[in-house]
Amino acid sequence: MSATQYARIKQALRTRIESGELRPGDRVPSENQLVTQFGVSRMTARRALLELAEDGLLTRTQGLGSFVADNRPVSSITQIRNIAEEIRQRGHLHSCRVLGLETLVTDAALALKLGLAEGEELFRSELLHLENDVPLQWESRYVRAQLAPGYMDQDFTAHTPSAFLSAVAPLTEADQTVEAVLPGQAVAAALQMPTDQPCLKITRRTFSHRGVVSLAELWHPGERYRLGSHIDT
Amino acid sequence: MSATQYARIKQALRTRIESGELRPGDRVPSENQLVTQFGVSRMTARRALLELAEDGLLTRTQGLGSFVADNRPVSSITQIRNIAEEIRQRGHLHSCRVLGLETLVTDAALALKLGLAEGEELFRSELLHLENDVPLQWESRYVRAQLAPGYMDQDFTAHTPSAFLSAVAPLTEADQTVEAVLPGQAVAAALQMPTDQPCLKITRRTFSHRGVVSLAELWHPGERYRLGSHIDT
DNA sequence: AAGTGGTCTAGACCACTTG
DNA sequence: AAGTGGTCTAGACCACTTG
Repeated sequence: MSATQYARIKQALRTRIESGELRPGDRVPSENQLVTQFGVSRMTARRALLELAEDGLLTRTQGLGSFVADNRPVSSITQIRNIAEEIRQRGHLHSCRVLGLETLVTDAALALKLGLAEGEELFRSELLHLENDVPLQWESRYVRAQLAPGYMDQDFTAHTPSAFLSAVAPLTEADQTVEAVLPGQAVAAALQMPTDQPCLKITRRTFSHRGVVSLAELWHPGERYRLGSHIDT
Repeated sequence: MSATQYARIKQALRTRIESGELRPGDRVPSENQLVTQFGVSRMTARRALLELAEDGLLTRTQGLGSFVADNRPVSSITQIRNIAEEIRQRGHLHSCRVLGLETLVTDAALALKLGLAEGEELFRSELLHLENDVPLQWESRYVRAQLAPGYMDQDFTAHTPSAFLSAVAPLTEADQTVEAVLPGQAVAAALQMPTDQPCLKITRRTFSHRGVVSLAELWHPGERYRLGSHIDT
């Protein structure tokens, strides 16, 4: 349940779009129809449609209506690669196991890491990404509930969290750190690697125009993963 | 003249920000103050502030007010940092020990790694960079003699190889990979770290307009070094 | 207690597209 | 002429921050 009316309406429309019930080019309910359907004022219905348009899910034309936007090109940022796409580009099979899903509230430590206030609602997902059935990435992600309603209802074996997040809260900025560390027992077990072999760990914080969206820890077996980049001045 | 009220307000605030009258961190008029100043309703004043926040010019906090945002840093991962500058920027002492210097000729393996023909003359330097006398980076570098004559005569305790190379063969391109690995005996000893602790290893190939200039391996104790980057779309 | 931004209402007039 | 989105008003209650 969303805390606000406009978020409720946005989520309802988003679900209909993502399920395929509403396809690109289809007209979505008008502001006045949403007023009736959801029992809100027009300004509230309007806000839902405006924000979906901002996120790139709708296009709106005065006198005509609001329409589901064409599937956007996936490359919003080339620097941050989606692990699933990366694996598929190598011609390999990507699969994903969901190890955990929970809802929690920021304590002091988490608030500091994320740059948020204490007591804000978060989702947390813990996933394992495999390349040809060999573990490649252990992903632990905190997501700001407010900016990504519906996160907990996603099927992450079909679409990565990144893909969902870039749809609901398009990336405007990110910062990340890369470290070499030893894995803990749990991470080593998940990645099927010894605890005395190094991991490449990426800690990445992503932002949309509405602020921090998520904080992800991505652990990779040092043996099986390298980070490449090309620089053009 | 703007056609709409909210655009008029936005333009007025933007002018004050861009002129420097309002500086990063300064509070801008509240919604209610704008209502009085511009003779509009609060929803209209609000829209002006919201859109400026979306554009990244303002940050807004409930209970506090709206403030001119900090100038966005334009740093990107496309930046190759000089280890000496990086250390000095932290306000620490950089020092460097020359562990080895030699001249050699590419064999088959080296030719492949560098993307050169066999039998080309190379310089090789092996250095240790310290931060406040604690080892931070072990640097092994192959340099194409043809493009960097005089390399062997440099005093690397005064200027890093990067600094010299960027002067004689300006960087046009680079590719690099980042890995988590265990150090060998020699590297661990140089870095004063145990052999069972991970290293962050960067392998970087640099190009000038005349082709490959150098290939560097940069080893860092995982404990003491992290790689940060900021991405702006 | 006073001020801030966040959400929401129930209206209004308008420009625009279509049938 | 009927419906759409675009702009705007004058209120309301709320959560949050500070003095």
